[in-house]
Amino acid sequence: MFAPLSPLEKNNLSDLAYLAMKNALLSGDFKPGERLILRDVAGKLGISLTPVRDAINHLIAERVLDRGPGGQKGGASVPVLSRDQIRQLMFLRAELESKLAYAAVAHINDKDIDKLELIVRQMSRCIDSDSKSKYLDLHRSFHFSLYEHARMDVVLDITEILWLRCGPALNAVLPDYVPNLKQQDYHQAALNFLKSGEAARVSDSIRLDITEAGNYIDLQYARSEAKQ
Amino acid sequence: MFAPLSPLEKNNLSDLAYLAMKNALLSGDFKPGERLILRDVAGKLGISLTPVRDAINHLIAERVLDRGPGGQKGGASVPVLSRDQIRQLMFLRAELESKLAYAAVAHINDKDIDKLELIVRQMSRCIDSDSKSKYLDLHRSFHFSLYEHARMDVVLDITEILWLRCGPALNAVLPDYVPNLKQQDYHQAALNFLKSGEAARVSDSIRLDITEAGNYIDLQYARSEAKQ
DNA sequence: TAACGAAGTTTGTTATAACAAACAACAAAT
DNA sequence: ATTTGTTGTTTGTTATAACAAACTTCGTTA
Repeated sequence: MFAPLSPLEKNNLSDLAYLAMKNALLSGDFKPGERLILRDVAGKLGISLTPVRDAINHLIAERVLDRGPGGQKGGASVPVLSRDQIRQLMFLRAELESKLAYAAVAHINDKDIDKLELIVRQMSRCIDSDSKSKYLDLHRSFHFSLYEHARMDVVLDITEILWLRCGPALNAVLPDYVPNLKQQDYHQAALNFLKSGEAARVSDSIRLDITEAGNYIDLQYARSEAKQ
Repeated sequence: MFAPLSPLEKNNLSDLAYLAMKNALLSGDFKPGERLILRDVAGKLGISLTPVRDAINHLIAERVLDRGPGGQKGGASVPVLSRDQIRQLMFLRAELESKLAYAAVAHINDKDIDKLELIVRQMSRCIDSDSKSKYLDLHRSFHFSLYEHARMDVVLDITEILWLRCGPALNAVLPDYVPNLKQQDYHQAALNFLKSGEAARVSDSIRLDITEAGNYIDLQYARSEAKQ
């Protein structure tokens, strides 16, 4: 369902394993702090250690996964992000994605805008029917369907990795945040400005969408810190 | 107690191979477009395929290396960056590093500033004596010695990868650019503002340093495009 | 001469086995 | 009872061999 870029058909198991784990991460199947055992994953996927090891190393290189606890045996785990790390990731997202949004305006056409409008409508429906998992999918789809048109492959690439890194942490908190969006929907705003070609305002809407979510998460962190 | 502190020695061959190739890349031992053969590298390093494959995959994941030509057999190669890709990389560098510089001002102390001043003096000496390779080393050292103090591990991490990605392309053009710096030294400027604690101006100096270099490279690209 | 195709070679991929480091469990000793 | 040592298990790492896809070479044919 979500395939922003599929230039090459991945017929090798390493890439397939990578994609499988990537999806699992974005869907929240892995919890922060969880440890990943090579032979477990290999068994579940029905393949040998080698491609699984490749996939995990790939994710470690992208900083999507951590290397095991410390100087210990090694192994990989889903990172537990600090409050400050989340702040940095959200700052980066705000900078890059506002730029992507701005650049996209110059190249997007009416048909693509229609597609985005459809997504926004579906998102709104998801909020009403409270199907949060589906909402997250659509949310991701909206952002990248927009950024696609920016023609900035390097920035887009890094943005995808930032989403991956935020994924587990976001999925833990964001569902509670979604209802808030009913009142102030920055996606709808971005869409409107997109129609009138106001690049700067599209860019600002996207930036706000991200910084607001960032503030919400930061607040959650502040609360859980205060508890202890 | 013989070795009171032995931080983290990478005793696995994969990491060693990775470091070796990283250094080779930063030293310009690999030329853009060059293809890398697993068995060749493995033979040169005297190890088996597996850790070499790990190292190359690591670099591919960081986008420091490319996957082979296309849908072909696979394999890795040193990327030939397009003009637009360089532009994007330099844009990213400007955004992230200006932020790092700004944040560093709040935490840096006089002793660290002295260290930076020494580096700047050495850089100036290198320009006079025309030792360009040494200059590039010091240049890198200056930037990261400053960014270190920003306490933004996530941003710093990505910045390092950006430098790696630019590396081969920069090393090809930048030596000719260095003499220009005699007239307008943004490093010296950053240092001066650092002493007076003017964070915004330190940040701007760093940004200018990067955008100016970016403009110079872009011009080189424009020229070589015009030639054909 | 150009083009086609078959055999041989190169090269990345995958599975597997041997290995070593780390952890866990338990027994022995002070 | 706490510590220490030993043994067994778990788990990532590395080398190796079998494999498949793609590239090369070269000879044959039109």
